[in-house]
Amino acid sequence: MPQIVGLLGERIRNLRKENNITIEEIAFKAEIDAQNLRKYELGKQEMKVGMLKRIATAFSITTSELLNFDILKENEE
Amino acid sequence: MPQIVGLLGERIRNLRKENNITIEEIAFKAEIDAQNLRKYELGKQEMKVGMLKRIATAFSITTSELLNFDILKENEE
DNA sequence: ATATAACAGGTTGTTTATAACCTTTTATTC
DNA sequence: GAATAAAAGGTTATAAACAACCTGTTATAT
Repeated sequence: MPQIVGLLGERIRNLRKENNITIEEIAFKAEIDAQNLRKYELGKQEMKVGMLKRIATAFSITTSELLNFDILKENEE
Repeated sequence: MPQIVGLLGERIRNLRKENNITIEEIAFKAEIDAQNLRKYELGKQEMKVGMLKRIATAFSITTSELLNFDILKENEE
């Protein structure tokens, strides 16, 4: 599982906690399955970009902002 | 196919043209299949976020920058 | 201590991404 | 016009995303 999957999961969970909402609630807003959203947060399932967009929209942010944790690494392995 | 797939495809193609490289070349750098990259550019296949990261890295940018075309829409249908 | 809410772990059928193959078409170079 | 490069269109076996189901665990409220 690519590293970015876990980092994105943490980002989504942090956003959710900051907004004081449950997995069920944000999954409903994003019109996605709550069980899958849980797996995304835990880094246990990789999502497609369509899902990325829906989750970002549910948080009222862009996909770019949702991925703002991403950085360029020197000397990529 | 979600709208963002087509927009992302255009973004990738524009980046590639700006850098004056072929589909084969950037696919090699990203360590992905050239045929699949072509489909992404044409908006004919939806990619996972792991692929997004690899493509962004191949262009020496972050995934956030790769998705900077994304905007928040008012009154989402 | 009990009940409920929220979260976590696991599974399954269907659809689709991925790696990889091939042929055809278009663009570029000479 | 011919040869080559680049792009486009199509296909397939395998793995995994997705929707959805279920049971178990932890946190919270009373």
